[in-house]
Amino acid sequence: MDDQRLERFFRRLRVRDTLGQAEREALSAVAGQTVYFAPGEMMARYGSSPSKSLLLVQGMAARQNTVESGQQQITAFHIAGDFVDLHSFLLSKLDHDVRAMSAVAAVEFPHDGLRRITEEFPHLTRLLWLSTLLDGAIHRQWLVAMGRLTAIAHMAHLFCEHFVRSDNVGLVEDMSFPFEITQQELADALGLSNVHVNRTLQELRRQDLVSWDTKRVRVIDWKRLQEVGQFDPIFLDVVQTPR
Amino acid sequence: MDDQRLERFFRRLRVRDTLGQAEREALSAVAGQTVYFAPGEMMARYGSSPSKSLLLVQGMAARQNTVESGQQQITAFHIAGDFVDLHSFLLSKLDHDVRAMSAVAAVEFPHDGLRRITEEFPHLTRLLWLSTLLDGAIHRQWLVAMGRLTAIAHMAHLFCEHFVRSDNVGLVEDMSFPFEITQQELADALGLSNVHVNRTLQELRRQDLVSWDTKRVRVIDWKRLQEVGQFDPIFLDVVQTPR
DNA sequence: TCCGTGCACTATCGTATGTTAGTAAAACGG
DNA sequence: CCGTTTTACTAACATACGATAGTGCACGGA
Repeated sequence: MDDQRLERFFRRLRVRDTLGQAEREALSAVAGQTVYFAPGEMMARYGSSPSKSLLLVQGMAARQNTVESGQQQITAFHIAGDFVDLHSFLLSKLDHDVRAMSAVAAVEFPHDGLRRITEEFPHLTRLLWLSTLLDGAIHRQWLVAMGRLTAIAHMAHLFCEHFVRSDNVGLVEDMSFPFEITQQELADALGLSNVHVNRTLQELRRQDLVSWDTKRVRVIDWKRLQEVGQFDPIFLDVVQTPR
Repeated sequence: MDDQRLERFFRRLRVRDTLGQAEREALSAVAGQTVYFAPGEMMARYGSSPSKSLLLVQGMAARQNTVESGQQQITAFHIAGDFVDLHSFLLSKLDHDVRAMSAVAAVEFPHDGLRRITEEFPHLTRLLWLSTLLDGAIHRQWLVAMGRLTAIAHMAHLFCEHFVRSDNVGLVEDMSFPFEITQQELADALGLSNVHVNRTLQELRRQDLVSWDTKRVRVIDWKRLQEVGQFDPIFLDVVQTPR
C-alpha cells in the first residue's frame, strides 16, 4: 500500500520517469515516522552523521553554512517532495546545517532501509541517485548566477527555478508558489546583503515581474522573468524518459 | 584483469572505502577507448546527451557555462581520477560544457555498461553515486566561498581543496600540485575578473602562502593557507568507511 | 631571427553592492 | 489587547571589485 505522505515525491519522480507499484511499495515500506520542526529550528547539524534521511512533506527548509564572520550562506532550498539530506546516506558527515524555514513536516528514511533498496531495486536506486544529481545541477546554476549574473538577474533566476520546481509537485496556484522566508534568508541564498535584496526586490516589482507578500511569490510576467534571469530550465531535466 | 588506466580512480575510491577484485574487474570491463583532447578543446557540449561518461586519466578539465554577456563561469575543475560527466548517465541533457584545460586523456564509459553495473553491483553503484555526491559537496563549498568569503579567502580555499584532492590521487610532489590553467580561467572559476585574480594572487604570494609558475601550485604555508581560506576538509569526506 | 600571439601584469577610474544606523509597520506572545 | 520582537524598508556613506586600456615578456612557428 502506498504511503500518502510520499505523494509529492512520487510526483516529482514521475515527471522524469515511470515508477512501478513494487517500487512505490518498497519506498513506502522504508518510510518511518513523520517528524515536525518549528520555523528556524535545526533539522540536522554540520559535522553530524545522521542515520536517517529526511523527505520534506510540508513547508520549506534550507541547507546552510556559517563562515567565521558569522555570516550565513544558504546553498539549497527544499520544498515538499524533496529529500533534504539524501546525500548523508553515503557521505559520512554532513558538510552543512539543515534548517526549517517555515513549519516543516518530514518523513524519516532510515539508511539501512535505503541500503536495502540499493541492493534490491536497481532502477529505484537510479531514481534516488537522480534526485541527488538534480541537487547538484541546481548548485551549478546557483554558481553561474552568483558568479556572473547581476543581483536582479540572479534573483529572477531563483524565482524561475522555484516556480518550475513548485509546479512539478503541484504547489503552483494562480501563477504563485509558497515562499515563506525572510528577505535576510533570501539574501543568504543569493550571497547579498539584506539591504541589497530589498533594493533588488523593489526593482523586480517595479518592472511588474513578480510580487511577494512573504507567504507566496506570484509570477506576473513569466516570459520576461525568464529573460531577466537568463533562465533555461534544461538543468531541472523535466523530461519523462527511462533512467 | 585490472585496467591500469583506472588506477587513480581506484585510488580515489579506496581513500573512502574498500574496492573488491570483482568490482575492479567490472569497471575495467566497462572501460572503453582512451580519447585525447588538446588544451582548450571541448570535451562535451551544453544541451547534448552523451552516451558515454569520461574518466580523466591525464590533465585537467572544467565544466563551464556561458552567460548572455559572453562571460564564462566554471563550476568544477577535474583532475586525473575524476569522472567529468558521470551525472550524464542519468541526466538526459548536459547543463554545461566540458572543456580541456590542458592536454587531456580520458577513458570512455558507455552508459549501457554503467547501467549493467547498477543492475549487478550494488556496492559499486553506491561508490559511483558517492563520486557524484562529492562533486555536489564541492559545489556547495564553492557557493559558500563565492557568496560569503573575500576574494583572497576564496582563492586560498580553492587551492586548499585542490591540494587535498591532488594528494588523494597521488599528484602532490614536494608540497605542489599540477595546476596548468590561465589566470583568466581561475577568474572564471572564482567569479572574479582576471585583473582582480592577479591582484589577489599577488597578495597570496606576498604573504608567502603559495607560489604558482603556471604549471604547478606550491603550498608554502599549509596551516596559514587553510586559515586564510577558512578551509575545513570535512566536505571532501576523506574517511575510510563502508558505504 | 623575426614576427605574431597569448598571457601576466599594471594604472586609472567607475560602480554594484556592502555597512551602519536608523524608522515604521507587522507579527507575535502573554 | 498591549508590549515586545521581528521584519521591511530607507538614507548616507564606504569599498571591494570590475572595466578599460594599456605595457612588456615569453613562447612558438616559419
